[in-house]
Amino acid sequence: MTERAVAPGARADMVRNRRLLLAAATEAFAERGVDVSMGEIAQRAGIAKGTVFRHFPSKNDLLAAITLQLLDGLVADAEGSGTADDPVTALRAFMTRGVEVLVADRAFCEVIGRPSLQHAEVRGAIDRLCEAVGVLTDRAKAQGAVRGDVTGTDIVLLLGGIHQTALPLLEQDPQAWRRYLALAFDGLCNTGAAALPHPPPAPLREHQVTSPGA
Amino acid sequence: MTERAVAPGARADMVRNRRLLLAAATEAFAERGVDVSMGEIAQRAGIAKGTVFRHFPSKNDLLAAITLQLLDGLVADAEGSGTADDPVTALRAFMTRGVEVLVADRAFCEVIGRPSLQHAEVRGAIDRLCEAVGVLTDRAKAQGAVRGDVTGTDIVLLLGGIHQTALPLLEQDPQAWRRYLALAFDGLCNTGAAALPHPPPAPLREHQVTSPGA
Amino acid sequence: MTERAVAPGARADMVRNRRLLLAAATEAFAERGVDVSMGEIAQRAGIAKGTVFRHFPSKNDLLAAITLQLLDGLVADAEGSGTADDPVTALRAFMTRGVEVLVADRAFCEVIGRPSLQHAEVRGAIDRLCEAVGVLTDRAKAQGAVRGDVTGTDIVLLLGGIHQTALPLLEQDPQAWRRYLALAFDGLCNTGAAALPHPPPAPLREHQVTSPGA
Amino acid sequence: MTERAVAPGARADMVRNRRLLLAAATEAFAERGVDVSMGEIAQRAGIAKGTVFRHFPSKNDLLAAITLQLLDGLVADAEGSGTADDPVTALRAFMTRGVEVLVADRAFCEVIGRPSLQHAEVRGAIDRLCEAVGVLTDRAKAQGAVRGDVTGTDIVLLLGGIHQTALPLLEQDPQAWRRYLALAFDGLCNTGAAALPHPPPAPLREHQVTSPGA
DNA sequence: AATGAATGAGTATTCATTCAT
DNA sequence: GATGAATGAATACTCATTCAT
Repeated sequence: MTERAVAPGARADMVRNRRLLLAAATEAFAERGVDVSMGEIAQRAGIAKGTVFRHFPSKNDLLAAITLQLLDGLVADAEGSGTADDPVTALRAFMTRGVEVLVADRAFCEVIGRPSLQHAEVRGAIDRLCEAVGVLTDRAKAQGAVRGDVTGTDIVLLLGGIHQTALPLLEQDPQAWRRYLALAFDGLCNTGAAALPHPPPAPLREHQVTSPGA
Repeated sequence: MTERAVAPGARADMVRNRRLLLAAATEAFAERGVDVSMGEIAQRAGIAKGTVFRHFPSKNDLLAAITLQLLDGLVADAEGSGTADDPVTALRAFMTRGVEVLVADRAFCEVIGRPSLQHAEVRGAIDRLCEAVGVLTDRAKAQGAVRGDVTGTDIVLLLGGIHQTALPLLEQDPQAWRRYLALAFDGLCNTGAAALPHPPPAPLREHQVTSPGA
Repeated sequence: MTERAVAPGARADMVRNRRLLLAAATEAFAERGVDVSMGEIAQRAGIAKGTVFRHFPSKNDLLAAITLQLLDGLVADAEGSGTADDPVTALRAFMTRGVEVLVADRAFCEVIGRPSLQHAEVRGAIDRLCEAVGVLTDRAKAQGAVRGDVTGTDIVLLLGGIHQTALPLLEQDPQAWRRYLALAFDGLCNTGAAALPHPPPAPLREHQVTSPGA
Repeated sequence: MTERAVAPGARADMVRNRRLLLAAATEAFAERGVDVSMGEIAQRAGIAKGTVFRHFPSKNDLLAAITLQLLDGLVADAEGSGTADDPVTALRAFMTRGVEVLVADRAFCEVIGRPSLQHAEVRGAIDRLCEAVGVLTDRAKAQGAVRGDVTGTDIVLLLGGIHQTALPLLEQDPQAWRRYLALAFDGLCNTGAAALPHPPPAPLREHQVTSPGA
């Protein structure tokens, strides 16, 4: 109510610009990675360079906002999948959606891979994602359909790995990731295999020397 | 023999410079990725910037040369492993070595992931690698230890994927890739799983719209 | 009275805003010099940037207004000092007050030193100041306590010079200007010295090629 | 010999460019202060922007180099003046030369006044200057021609003050500083005046809270 | 063949000022 | 009249690449 009554003009334009900006940035970063210049993003959005910096005071802030968008979407997906009937189907559906998102976004992996680009917010969102996925995973494990020694963090990390596996094929076969998702999933479901030779990952943090405990 | 055939004076210097340059560039790219500047590489090599450009007319050429080096090393590994006794052990050993190499080299994945950075030569080397690994794979498949629907190209692509999976953990747990290698390997060995839902990749090519069929 | 004559609603707000703005700008310019941004001044004043520009159409106008404020204060000081008993004491007191003001205000000297920043109004105020100080000076000269060949303009200029002398010491010794004020004053009182080798300054004007004569 | 024999070409061009650059920068900074852009300096010098940064990796470095040039010149002047017969004449000559240099250079005072612009080298040169001038001053004091409570640092600071005093007159009367130099000098020579009310300055340092000792 | 100086397009970011609401 | 979003020119600095010596 307050918002609809007050300042429908300037506010509306700003919201529109912000939307244009986020759309342009999302697209540009997705297509060409974190190295697109702020200038080009402004051009794509059809707004002035200064306006970009008014909305996001630094390039990292813009990157963080877009990365957060994606991560939050995935968190919602993971939490939404939780209510589905079959845990294994739910997990598979989430992973499918997750890789789909990554495949469409070059910058995402770059941000995830470079701690220097990360905001605390981004790391927080990653933690939330790992937790939400952990719930999904635990349910599938409880059913005995997924090996017992994988964690939510493993699954989240695998999304990036699956994407990377198919990346060199992206142009010649944009759906190739489905092959590697299936392969990875078969690894997860290989309940007869020996225990994994390396301990599960601690929560993803920027600088953490050793993961205590066995 | 090759070296003794040409003038020993100036040529010897050039060969030495090339060696210094390649060593410095390999190290620099490995540590900090494709964004290291040519200037820093020249400095690390102890030669002048102009000399770098005499040996490699562009940064991409230098990157290609180094990538080739790595790829050729992997080809040799793959071919060498071929003579080992147990095919599955040989395959696993090759993959271990392969991921090890990637983990130690930030630039490698960046180059593989960006078609714009690739030379025809690089793609050639990738093809050779895929073939050599194909031999390894076929032998393991023949033994029934590895599922029948994976190819050498799959294996090569998986190396990058496994590396990427562990990348966000690199600082806090540099050996984490071993976990994901094991997981991927268990997927490969899951001979009871359903057939993969997507056809095997065609040879890796830069711009190839779609491989019809299937 | 002046304020009550006009519409009390919107106008009152404007007057209040102007007061806030001038206070904030005075403080900001004093602390950090002419390079503070209009944005920061608006923030400090708690008003919008657009409002700042409504009151002062350019940064130079704002600077001029503030400089005027200061100059008018000094004029009042000079005129007030005129009624004190001892002319020499009065002159010294005025100079002390003048340097004190400058020391507390980084922007003031910057404006005085850059003709490009000056408005006609500012120059007018400077002229008035020089005149008022001229009266003080003449009285001291009449007493024979101050050498006969200095003018009010000389005194005004000396304020800036004394400030500048102590400026490099500002952090380590904020009162150092007192030393140089005393030294300068001793020069003024050195009635036994030879006549100054250069004629007294004409009124300060922005672009005035040369004053012929001498 | 070594220099004349080796590389007379490239070196010569570089030296020429450096000379052009320093000349352009000196002139530009002198005329318009520290706010001239590196781009304009490059243009004035007739060289590319990148070349400016090759010679001086940052604007502060360039400013420091130019400031050092000036300071070293003054140190040489001060030391050269030491051999003149009459100490008072020598001191006056040095001060005349000093103010002359400052009058011709707007940036100099800005650099001296803003510790943030100063390199350690610059502060070192200032110290050397104060020392050299201290020798001159002591000789004049020994003769009884200059009051006993002024130091070399005082004299150096006065140069900036005298310049600032005359600065508003610069356009209409470029020689006005001679008037204020004479006035200041008469203050220095006023051996009959009371002792200065504030202790002499400690060596000029960036952050130094109190000057110990009485 | 080696050098390293010169080039100039490109980058993120700031800021006075304008203008739609 | 107040707001604050949009603008776009400007700034310091970087870097792959070229070229004179």
